[in-house]
Amino acid sequence: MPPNRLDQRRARTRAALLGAARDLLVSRAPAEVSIQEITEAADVGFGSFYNHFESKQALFDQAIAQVAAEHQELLDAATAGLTDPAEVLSAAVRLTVRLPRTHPHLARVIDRAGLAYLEPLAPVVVRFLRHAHNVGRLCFDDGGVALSCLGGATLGALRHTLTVAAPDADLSETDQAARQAALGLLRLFGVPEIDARRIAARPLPAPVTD
Amino acid sequence: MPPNRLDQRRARTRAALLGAARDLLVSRAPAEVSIQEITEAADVGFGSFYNHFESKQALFDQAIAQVAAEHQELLDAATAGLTDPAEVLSAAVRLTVRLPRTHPHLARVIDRAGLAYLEPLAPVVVRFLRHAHNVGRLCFDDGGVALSCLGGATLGALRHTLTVAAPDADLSETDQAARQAALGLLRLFGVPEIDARRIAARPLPAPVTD
DNA sequence: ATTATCTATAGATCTATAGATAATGC
DNA sequence: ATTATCTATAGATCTATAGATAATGC
Repeated sequence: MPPNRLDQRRARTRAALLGAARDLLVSRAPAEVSIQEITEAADVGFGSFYNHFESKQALFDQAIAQVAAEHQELLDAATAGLTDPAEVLSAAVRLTVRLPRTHPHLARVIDRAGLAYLEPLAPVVVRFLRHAHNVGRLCFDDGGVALSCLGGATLGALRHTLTVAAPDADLSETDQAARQAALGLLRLFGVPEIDARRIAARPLPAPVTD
Repeated sequence: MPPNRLDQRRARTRAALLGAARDLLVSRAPAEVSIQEITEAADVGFGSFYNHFESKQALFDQAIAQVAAEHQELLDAATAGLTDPAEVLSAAVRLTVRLPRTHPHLARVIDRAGLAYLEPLAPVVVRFLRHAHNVGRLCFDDGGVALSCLGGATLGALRHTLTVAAPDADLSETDQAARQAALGLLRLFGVPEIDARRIAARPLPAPVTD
């Protein structure tokens, strides 16, 4: 049976709560936000919260998973045309480290999620890494360690561009940092220096802004 | 004037609060711990808290800074005899990624602090990186980006060993992960493959346990 | 006399639920 | 009739402070 009006209303309320959670995560930590504040931001009755989420933690977890899914889609769309796994890796890292300039809201939520942010992305990234390893393009021993180093370094670099790069600074400063991170990570995975330099310097498809 | 009994008493109370904060951080997030719980764990009157710290946040910040200082000392002691910056980097990364096995409490607090943990360490690490760059051993462009990638990857790997490595697993599993992280980061900084492999495989001085 | 600690509590939260209201299904 | 939302509130926190108590300084 197709979704009727009740289902739609339910979905709207749920989406409003998730949207409010995402908006609040841009500037505040979950612990600093009360459920009442969330429902007010969502323009939803206080009691409705418990119709959709068991706890504040559950809401924020799902909001972050939603952000991870969007981030994933963004990377997939931008790397769809690439065949060389090293190119894919470089583009994904650069696009992510540039997020503070291209998608500042996404970037702030991701930064707030911290290393836990890697969990929802793990399955897809590990699959990619295994593939790249199998075709002999990326070199590493354990996939879990590889994911943790790649993800940790990328989130570290993202935090750097978020913190250091002044909001009115030239985009090229952020761009430069993104290229450096990509170059380093290509090296980390054993991509030969010449390839790594060439790949990390490639022009990026201009991504859509927030 | 030397510290009199009042000063000593003050210091004891302060140390008890910081110690309790560290103990609690091992298993809980700051937001989940009340000030009352902290003072009870420290065996200190509730009101005393405000004689020493302005807020719960301030206490936890200082507790984490204390942990960072201990971590720093541990690394300094273990790398004191090394002259090659690449060796120092490798040893520091390996010792840190092994912390879940050698100093589980430190490891859990560091993991909970997340990427913000890099802040207290930044000055010393950046100075080290600049030196290594000046003598031509490590290769990178911007020191801030280098620190963020190095620190992020190391914290990511630490989280990996903390999460994945079963507490009763062989130490060698954690050790293996630590070597992989060090090897990757040596490569990231442009250390030639042969050197990197040799250095990352070096025996480590057995560190003291908690 | 001075300083730090401790006890007790006021006031301000915040969460979770109960019950009423509004919207939709059939 | 059913389902989701909304309003109102009970009960359980939690923080910050005021004032009393204990320890030390001089």
